[in-house]
This record gives sequence, structure tokens and C-alpha cells, in this order.
Amino acid sequence: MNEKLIAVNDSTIAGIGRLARYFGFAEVMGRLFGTLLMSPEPMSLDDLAAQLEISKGSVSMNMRALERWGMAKEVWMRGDRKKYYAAEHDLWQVIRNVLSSRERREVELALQVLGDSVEKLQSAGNELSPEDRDLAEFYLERISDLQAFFTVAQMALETVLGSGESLDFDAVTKIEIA
Amino acid sequence: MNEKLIAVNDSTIAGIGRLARYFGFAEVMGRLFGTLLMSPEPMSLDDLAAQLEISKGSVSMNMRALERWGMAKEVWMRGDRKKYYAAEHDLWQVIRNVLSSRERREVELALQVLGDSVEKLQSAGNELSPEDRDLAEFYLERISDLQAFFTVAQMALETVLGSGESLDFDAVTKIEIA
DNA sequence: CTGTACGTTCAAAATGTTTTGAACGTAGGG
DNA sequence: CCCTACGTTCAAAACATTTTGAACGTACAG
Repeated sequence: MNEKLIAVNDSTIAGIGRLARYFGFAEVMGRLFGTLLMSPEPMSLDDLAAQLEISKGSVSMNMRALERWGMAKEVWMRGDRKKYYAAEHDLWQVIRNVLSSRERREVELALQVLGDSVEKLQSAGNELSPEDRDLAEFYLERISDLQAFFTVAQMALETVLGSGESLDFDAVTKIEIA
Repeated sequence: MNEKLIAVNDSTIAGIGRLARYFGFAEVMGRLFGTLLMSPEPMSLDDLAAQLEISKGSVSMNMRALERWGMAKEVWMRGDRKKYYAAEHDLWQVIRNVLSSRERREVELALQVLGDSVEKLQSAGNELSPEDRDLAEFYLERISDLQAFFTVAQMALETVLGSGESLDFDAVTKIEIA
């Protein structure tokens, strides 16, 4: 294969590895995804292990993670009992998969915890000393800021998730904050 | 201090620590930020080390990082030679600081690398065998998808960064993709 | 000038994460 | 029914990150 093609392949894979790390995934996972994305043909576990020079065990585990994230799909090759994988190459789909299974949970959890805190502070009511009452007041303000923050995040998220094909930014535009 | 207030303080700080980790920062950094955010008064390094039960060295290093990220500010207390810190409590400001000094660079770098790849592929021109020519074609398609992706990210980023006070989602709405 | 109360630094230790590879399970070909 | 070519698992090893604390520098009070 041509040297320049190899260079392009390498830097793309490295870049996607970097990006994966950025998004909180294992870097190898990103490199596996990148390798598949830059392959015209599906690849077997051994192909992947060979190309990235990592152990087969690692490939196996990371590929299953990629599958769970909806970033790669198994491809059946007739007359071959190896497993072959292909990358989900619609990047918007990938983003939607990740946002919906990970970020959404995270935001909901945060809002949940904040809501609980507000309740707790309100229920603390009159068992508080005067100083503590001021502090509770202060906490409520800060927590309200955090709630506003996560609520906007949630709206943006749901808007992106609700968008079809390639990301529809017109819809995102409709979000407003009080 | 009232038990419920302590519980709220703790869970908020833990949550912000978690969030920090999510954003690729050290968790302690997040807890330091959270501690300051939930404190009505600025706090000294020793205060912070005591409250979080971590070493002073760690506090010192992490606070400087927080300062660099524009997430905390030094506050001068007259008649005291300790350093006091307060959190930047405008969360939109914090987000803008982070996006502008970190994500922006990242996106620009990615687009840079992708552009270089396109050039390289085009310059590879006729030194390619027929198979390699097909592969180059394929690479160009995939890279073009990546470019589209990062370009939208860049637009979204710049729009958020250009927004004033609290995030203006109307502006974000204006972004469209081809 | 001296002592003290601080902040900073950084090497070593503790801790956490990733990677490996050998052991194992399994299905399908012969 | 065995043998082989695979995929999976997981404990141990390699590696990376974070935390600590002792050593150090500095500035200020007395």
C-alpha cells in the first residue's frame, strides 16, 4: 500500500483515538473504531489485533463495548466462522447513541440529586438555627443555578436526540432559557 | 452545622466532582470547585485541605489549575497573608472558559489534521496503483464525513462562545448544515 | 535579623487502569 | 466423535495517574 495512504490512515486512527479519550472512552476503543471506519471491508478480531498490534483479548473486550455503544456492528461473512465487524459510519448516529445512553442518564441523575437536595433543605425548615437558615438559603440559590444549568443541558440533549438524519440545528435553536 | 445541610453539601460536592471527571478533569479539582461553590465565604488552602481531607500540596496544585481554567479566583482578605479562593459561580462563564480554552483548540486541531490528509491524498495523485486509487477515494469520503462533523461542532462552539450572559440558544438555532 | 506561617515543588508511594496471555469453552468440519 | 480454529475470560503484570509529605523558598511580624 502507498506510503501516503498509510500516513493518512495512521493519523486518522490516532485522531479518533484521541477523540475517544476526550469523550471518556478507552483510547484503544477509539482506535478500533477508527480502524474499522477507515476500512472498506469488515475486519475480523485477528485483523484488528494484527493491525493495531494489541492482544486478541483486548480486541475482543473492546469490540463488545463498541457494539454496546452502537458504534460497530457485527457482519456475517458467509462461509467463514470468524466474527467480522464494521464501524457505524454515520457519525450523527454514533453521537445520538452515546448521548442517549450515557449523557442522558448522567443529566437525569444530576437533576434527581439536586431535587432531593432542595426537598431536604425545605424539610429542614425550622429545626435550623438562624445561621443555618442563612446557609440553607444560600445553598438553595446555588442549587437553583445548578438546576438551571442541567435543565438547559437536558433540553439541548433531547433536541439533538429527537433530530433525524443529520443533526437538525434549527430545532436546537428553539430552546430558550427563562 | 445541621445534619441535613451537611448532607446537601456533601452530595453536591460529590456530584460536581463526578461531573468534573466526566469533563475530563481531575475529580479532586471538581470537589475543590464544588466546595468553594457551596461556601458563602472564600476559603484558604488550609480550609480546603481540612474540609476535603486531602494534602495541602494537592490543594495548592489543583487550585492553580482551577485558576487557569477560570473556575476560581483568588480573593484578597485584608490583614491576612493566606491566599483565599472563591469559585466563579456563573456556570455559563465557566463553560465558556472551558470551551474556549480547551474544546476549541481540539476542534481546530482535528480540522487541521483532516485538511492535511485531504491534501496528502490529492497530492498522491497518479503515483497510486488502481487499487490504491480506490482506497484513496474511500478515504476521502470518510474524511469528508469527519470534516462535516467537526465543522458543525465548531459552529456550535463558536455560537455558544459568542453568546453573552446566560446561554443564548436562539443564536445556536441559526446554525445549519449543508 | 530571626522565627514563623504560609505556599510551592517534586520524588516516592499509593492507587487505579489497561494490557496481556494462558486457560477455557464452543461450534463446526472432517 | 475428535480436532481445530476460533472467541471469551480474568488474574497477573505493566503501565499511568494521583496523592502525599518532607524539603524548600519567601515574606512578614516582631
